[in-house]
Amino acid sequence: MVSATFELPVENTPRGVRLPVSWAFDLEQTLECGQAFRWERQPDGAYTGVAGKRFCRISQDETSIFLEGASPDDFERFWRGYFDLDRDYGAIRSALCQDPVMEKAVRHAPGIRVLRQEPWEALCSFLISQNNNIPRIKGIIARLCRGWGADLGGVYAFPEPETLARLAPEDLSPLQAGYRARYLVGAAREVASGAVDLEALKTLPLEEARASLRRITGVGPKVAECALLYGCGRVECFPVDVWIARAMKTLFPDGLPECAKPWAGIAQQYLFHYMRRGPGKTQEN
DNA sequence: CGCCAGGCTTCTA
DNA sequence: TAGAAGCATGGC
Repeated sequence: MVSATFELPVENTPRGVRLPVSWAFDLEQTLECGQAFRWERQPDGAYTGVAGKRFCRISQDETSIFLEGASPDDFERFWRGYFDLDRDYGAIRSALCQDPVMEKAVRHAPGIRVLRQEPWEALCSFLISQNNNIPRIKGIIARLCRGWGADLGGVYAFPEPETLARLAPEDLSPLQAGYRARYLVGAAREVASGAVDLEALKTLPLEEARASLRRITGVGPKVAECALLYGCGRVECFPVDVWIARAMKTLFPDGLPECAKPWAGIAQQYLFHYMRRGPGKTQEN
């Protein structure tokens, strides 16, 4: 087993925090690979968005990634974890590339990182994602934040579970989320009441964590796996959607290679991108 | 217009 | 217990 942690050097400046990018980290690949839905590409190529109740503008050039407006405190308390910067993606990529098919997928977007999002936002995002397309998922989430999230000064936090728990599903009709609205309210009530402890899912044995999430109506195997992977840092979780099902049938009929299993969720992200945007695919979304 | 979308619940045999 | 229908809505 490869060691997959290391110390990332960062440079604090008065205007924000700068990260060297000799390590695998491509902003566009990471923020537009379908794992997070609140980052918007600006005309100059930078990304703006809100995570963890913090607004940030992030840009990348040849040598660095710059988190504009992030204080050293913000960085240490949130962004370092959000971008999973203490995980050695170089080592993980090397491990994945022991399999020639995985190598092809990795090579296609080697700068993807799996974000460590907040569990509640990840759970809601992927409840909304079911039988849905990415542009519409983004729209629904934007309306959800604008309508029920805290005003951070023209941008909006993701709504608290307590806020949504007080609503009736019909109150969410402006979301145009369809049948998913009642899933959101139901999930909010389970979380707000303490029946589902999202923080505990980070350390609970996986099967117990899955079972806990699936108490929530609308959470099946795929959404549970997404909440655990993207929201709880459980990188061994492996969400299977239509694209990954296709990938498994065509690329790995005998199952995922052993070298990918400790980081199945990260492998999954490379495969998801590869299947959607890979060779032979036309542009979509 | 018809098919599909980072699926799940519910109904049916 | 497996398989199919129904689901809200809109992107393409």
